[in-house]
Amino acid sequence: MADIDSGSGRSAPRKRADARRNEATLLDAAAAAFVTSGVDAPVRDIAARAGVGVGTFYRHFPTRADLIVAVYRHQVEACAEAGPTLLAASSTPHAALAEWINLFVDFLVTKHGLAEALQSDNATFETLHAYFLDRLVPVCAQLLDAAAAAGEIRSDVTAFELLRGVGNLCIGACQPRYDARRMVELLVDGLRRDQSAGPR
Amino acid sequence: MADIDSGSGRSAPRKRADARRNEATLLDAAAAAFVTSGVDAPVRDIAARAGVGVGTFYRHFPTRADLIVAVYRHQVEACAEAGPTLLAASSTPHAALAEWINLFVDFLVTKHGLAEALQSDNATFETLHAYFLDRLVPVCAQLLDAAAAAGEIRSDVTAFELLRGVGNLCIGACQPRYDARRMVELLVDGLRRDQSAGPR
DNA sequence: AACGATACGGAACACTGTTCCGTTTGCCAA
DNA sequence: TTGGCAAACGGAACAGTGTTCCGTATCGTT
Repeated sequence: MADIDSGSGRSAPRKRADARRNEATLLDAAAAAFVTSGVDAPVRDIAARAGVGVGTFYRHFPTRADLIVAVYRHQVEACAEAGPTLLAASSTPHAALAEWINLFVDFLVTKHGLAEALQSDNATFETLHAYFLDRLVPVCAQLLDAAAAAGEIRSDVTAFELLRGVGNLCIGACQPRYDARRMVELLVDGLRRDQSAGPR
Repeated sequence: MADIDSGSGRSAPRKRADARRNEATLLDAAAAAFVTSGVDAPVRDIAARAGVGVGTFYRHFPTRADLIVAVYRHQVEACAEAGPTLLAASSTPHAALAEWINLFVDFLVTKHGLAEALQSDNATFETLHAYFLDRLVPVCAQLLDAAAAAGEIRSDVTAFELLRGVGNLCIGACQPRYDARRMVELLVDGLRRDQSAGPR
């Protein structure tokens, strides 16, 4: 997202203010609905959450794939921006990291839904995947570095490894008897330097 | 199917004749519908094809998984029985093999649908998979042997390999720009001993 | 302030799964 | 052969979806 038409381009004549506002609201509503109901969340639910009519929904996102792609990008952006914010606001870097990873897991729900919705269009999917890595790895690295510098966690884990590991843990989430979120918590806890043992 | 309840078991009190007939008809109708519309074919369509009401449909197959599993077994059985029949009826063993493989591809559509429909219940899926191999490998071997004995095809390909190969070719069938059926044809054609070259 | 383009809202339609119950039919016992 | 009843049938009716359409409201400009 970031700057879809902030004014300079002339092919798109700039949308009306209320339209832009509604699009953003719908994106948030959809993201929330995806987490609770999956990517097949009913159109009416999403529209209702956003407080708009279904007509408005369809004007902004003619197909389900459009919606999912948009939410995906929106989520990547939100996730990326949340990194520094959390770091500044949290009591410790590790706490910030844990919270951030939590956002990341939400995001993965969308990502997996996207993969299904786009079985045909692999090119689009690959593009988005690359975008997501480019944008998120540095943010994760920043959090990781901060926590390492504070001596809270071991320092031999790369951002890419961590994101990858979390991503893999979330495969098949929502399956009965497998709580991906809990597994991720364990992983993140495992990053800590053992507090009970002495320094070595 | 073959002998679901031919009388001896006492736990199931034997179904009425019309019920058994309708079940078989529904199974055929569903198989046909799966090929043209996928495993999400509407209940009404299937019931209409079979010439029964939707109520009857639901009595026999309360859930979609029930239907798919039943069709799956039905298909395995039909496929297995078709082997010897085709061999007897066709002009050459290779022609019989080609036709049989064609049936097998139809069957794979169901199989893949089944995998999706049963994401949760892996045990059931594994059981069916094993059943399908046990039943179909010998039939395929019989066709293969006949064609090899007639000197029509090379003889260093096992039934398991062939079924596996065809199965893999059919992954992602129905994708745009990928005609799995055509690929399978090529594979089966490739089995032939090269007719233009001399013996060696 | 007036006006035209843009966007909104939600009723209405189409299609699906699912249930329910009055009616029909096969089967067995008399 | 016939009577009866449990089993099975059929399809109307309901509920939840996606999608379209157009009268109405709002924005941005003149």
